[in-house]
Amino acid sequence: MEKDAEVGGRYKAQVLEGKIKQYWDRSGAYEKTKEHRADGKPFFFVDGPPYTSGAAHMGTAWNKTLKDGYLRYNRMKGHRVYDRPGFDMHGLPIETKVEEKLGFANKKDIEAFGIENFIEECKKFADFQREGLQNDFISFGVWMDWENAYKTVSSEYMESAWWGFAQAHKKGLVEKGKRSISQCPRCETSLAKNEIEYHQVKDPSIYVKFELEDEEGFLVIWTTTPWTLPANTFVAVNAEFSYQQIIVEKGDIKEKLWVEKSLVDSIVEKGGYTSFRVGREIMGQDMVGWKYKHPLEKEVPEHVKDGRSLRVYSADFVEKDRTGLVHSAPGHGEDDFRAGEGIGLELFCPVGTDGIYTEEAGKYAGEFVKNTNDEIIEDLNKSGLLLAKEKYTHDYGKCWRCDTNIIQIVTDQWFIKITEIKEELIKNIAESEWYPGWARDNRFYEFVKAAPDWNVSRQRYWGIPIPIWTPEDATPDEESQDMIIVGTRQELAELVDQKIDPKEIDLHKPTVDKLTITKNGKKYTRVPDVFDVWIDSSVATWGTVGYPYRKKEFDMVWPADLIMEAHDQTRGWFWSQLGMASAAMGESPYKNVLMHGWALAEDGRKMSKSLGNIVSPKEAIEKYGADPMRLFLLSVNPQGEDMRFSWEEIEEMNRRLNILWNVFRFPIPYMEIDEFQPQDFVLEDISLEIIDKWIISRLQTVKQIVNEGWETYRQDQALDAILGLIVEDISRYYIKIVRERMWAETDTDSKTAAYVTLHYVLLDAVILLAPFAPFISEEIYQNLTNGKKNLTVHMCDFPIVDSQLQHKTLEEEIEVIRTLEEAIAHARQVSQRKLRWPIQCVEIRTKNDKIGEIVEAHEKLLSERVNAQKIKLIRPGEEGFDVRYSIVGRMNIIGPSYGELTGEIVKLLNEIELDIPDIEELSEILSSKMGKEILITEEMVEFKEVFPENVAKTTCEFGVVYIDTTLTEEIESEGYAREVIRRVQEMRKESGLVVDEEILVSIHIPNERILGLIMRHENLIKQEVRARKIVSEKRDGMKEWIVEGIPIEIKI
RNA sequence: GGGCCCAUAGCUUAACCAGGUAGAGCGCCACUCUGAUAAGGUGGAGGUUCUCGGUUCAAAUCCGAGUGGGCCCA
Repeated sequence: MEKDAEVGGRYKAQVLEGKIKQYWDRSGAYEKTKEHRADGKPFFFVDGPPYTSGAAHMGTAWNKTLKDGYLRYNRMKGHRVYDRPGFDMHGLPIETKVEEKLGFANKKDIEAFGIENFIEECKKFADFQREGLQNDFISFGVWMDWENAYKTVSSEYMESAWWGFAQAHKKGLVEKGKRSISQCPRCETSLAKNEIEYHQVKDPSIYVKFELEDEEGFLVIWTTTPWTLPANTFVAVNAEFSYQQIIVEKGDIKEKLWVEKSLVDSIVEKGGYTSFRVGREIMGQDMVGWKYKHPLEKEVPEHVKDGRSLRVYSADFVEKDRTGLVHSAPGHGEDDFRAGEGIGLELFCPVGTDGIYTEEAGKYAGEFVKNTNDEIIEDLNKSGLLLAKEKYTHDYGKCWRCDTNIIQIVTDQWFIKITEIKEELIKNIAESEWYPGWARDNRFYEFVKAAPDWNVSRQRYWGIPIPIWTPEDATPDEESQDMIIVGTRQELAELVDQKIDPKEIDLHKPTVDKLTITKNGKKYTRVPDVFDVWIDSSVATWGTVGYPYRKKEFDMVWPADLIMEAHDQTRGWFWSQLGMASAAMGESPYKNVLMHGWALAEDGRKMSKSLGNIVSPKEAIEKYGADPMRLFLLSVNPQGEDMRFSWEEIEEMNRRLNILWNVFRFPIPYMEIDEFQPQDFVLEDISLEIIDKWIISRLQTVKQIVNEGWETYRQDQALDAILGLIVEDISRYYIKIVRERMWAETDTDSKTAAYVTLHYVLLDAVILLAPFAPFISEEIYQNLTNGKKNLTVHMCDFPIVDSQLQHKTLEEEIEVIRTLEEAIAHARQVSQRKLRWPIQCVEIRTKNDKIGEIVEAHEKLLSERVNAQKIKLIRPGEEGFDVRYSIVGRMNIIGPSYGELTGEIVKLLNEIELDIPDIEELSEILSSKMGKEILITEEMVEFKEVFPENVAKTTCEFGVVYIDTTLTEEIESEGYAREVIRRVQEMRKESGLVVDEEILVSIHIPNERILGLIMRHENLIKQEVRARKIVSEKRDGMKEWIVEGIPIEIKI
């Protein structure tokens, strides 16, 4: 690593980061840091695998940066940290992207292309995407085991999923069954709830009359899915509602309708009836069993017709909305399916998995369901059954990948029976701690409570094949009874008829579809489905340690110590893992969950292409660098709340790192001149000054806050404390104070103490900062240690509080001093006296004894800081500056009371000055002056403080501060001398002189008195500006300065 | 339609759990400092704490309703 001498110039994140990356690569810093902690207590972190279908966005960057921070921190805490990154590479999103690329429209194109070829394409695509993502993560400085990432497409990982599923099966939780599922008709597969997105859709909204058979009139139903009418099986009413028969008329039409009582008016209006009267009224429960005619009996002759169908039943989900009667098709909707199943009705679904009506749909066979709406409406109209037709805009689900509107149909699917282990799931929730807690106790709990059985089968290609073999030609029921579920590759090799090598086999469809099992003379073939892609990541806690193929690590570390993802994963990965692990091993797979939010754009909305408000991490790094971006990301509360991206904040972080950089660079020239070697000194042996002790104590306090921040998953608070230490305490205060000590030309204990202190504090500060800003921390660490300590800062033990060095009282005291300093600076500003010019006296008036003691204890520090010759403390009752009070009379109040005397009163008031603002005394004085009794009330006057000339006052929370800025010759002399010093320094700098280069100074001042005052401090000036000689003479090329109105010419 | 979360200065936020004068950083304006210097300092302006109602001597804080936003579920 480069030496101190080469640390120069400004902080340029990108340059520095490039250099550090090279250093890490060359030195094997990452690998060696892991080796360094090889014997540590394991910390089992599991990476939620990002999906490999796009580049890293700000949300991913936030997620990975958080992970990197916590991993680095835990490593510095001595843990052997598991940091295997993961990639989620199967699934429909990749399939649809590849389909797009190849120009495919549907499944038939894939079959024609060849499944094997298609899977190969998917694999290539996913791998390409993974590579890009990984490089992005590396660019943020994320230290994870990139060489050894887990990929859900590897056979070893796929085996972990098989094994989990097989465990669930052993507990009797796997079943094939009919369910109402959401189907994407384009992808021809069922979709999980979390694969559905909602958008606004305009659908027909129709009111249809169903003719009753044994009763007079029609039931009126409302639907937005006319295409489900062919499958109508029953009409649902609410048993508790009252329904009315109304007799309506319109032209020569006169008919009887049944609707819920409160909705009568609206139906009459919708139907355009000119008049109506109410006939019978009846409770919903009394309508149960009424028979009606199928509305499309002509068009769909094969409609459901067993004796129990086409009747009225009651259902809780019916609301007082529209008509109060609900068209129900158990072959489609989920509610309908459950209700139909409860009653024991026949399942009728004349729609195929591609959304096209089957032969059973009669007239509509061969048509796509959603395109048939209009035709069905027209047919109903012709039969006179259409009561009204409108348009209706509502939220409707679409496929998350191809945007096709989903349909609800009933199909055979494979399930994990989550509902059977509900109690255990609820119990397992409590085994993990969540940050924030409400996410677990409210949101997650409610979600798990309501979770249905998990449909794990997808009729697709790019996924983990479901490891179920069933007898050839078995019915669905038989399949559930007689299935072989394979849990490992070894087991597979033992069972199948073909000869395979379990170590080499690729478990994707092309291979396993060909494998058959023969048992008891029966031939079993694999069901053609693949797993829901959520199964893949659900097994990550054991998949990442290679279980069941490798057992040792799993036994040692499972379950995970920590996982962290965004809040959308509550129903995603947080849930899928809990569901799978509970089904497979009856336990929660993780102990701690940090749930962070989403990265929103600067305008507070979601980052999205259509809004054009996306900022990529790449842009941020190019503009400011990885460390500033990381600092911003880590400065946000990670618990549950969304982060709002901000360029301004990143810039601010960059500025603070620049201050750190300046702080670190500042003492280097002095240390070099003195050949200071930090390792030659031990802090304990140094005689520290108060301010040294103070900054060291501040460091301890910050360490405490930082440790607590990480431990409570509030690293943002930890970062605040570190940056505060660097910017407020070290840069703005400590360095200002010790600067002079470092300028001293001779070696003094004081200088050494300052060097040692600054070195100690800076070193710990950058170690604290390392998990947040790994690059700059490394650079500074290497320079501070001269490469003589750890290979990398990330090998360091995390700093812990040394309570011997912590002095809370001292910190409080200095806080008081700093506040007083600010007040005095304010007073100087009011009286326009620059800091360079000493002030004669500062008086601090306080009622608080403690403040008085503090001022006394730190009088020297305070007087130096504010450049005062004397600090005087005024305790209660003590006399200070001669403050008097003048009086301003209020004419508008005095006038009405004293009439023509007013003018004289006010004139006299103006002349009076009092020692204390006492209204009674004022009245007395005035009365005697006026020669008659005058009573002055408080409203009549205003007291104004009158200070002696040159005294200014300010107040602060600890008391009142007065400063006396009267000039004396001594003060003028020093003031002018300092002005000269400052000008010479500026000229030195302008001419680019090295810090310790000696110069010759010529001064020309026409004003003899000023010159004389200045030359009283000749030695001080010589010393401060490193001048060998100062001569008073007029020379060519002098630069003229105007100081307090006096022209001063200088040449160096 | 339901559940959960959020709303404080132009921006980012603290104080909210445990009620007691709303505090900071950035930005803005004015002044200032100067061998860390594309830094630094001091001061100033800037708040109906989303709205309404309740509890209380006292509400940013507790309770209820509403509005807007986010996530999730229908």
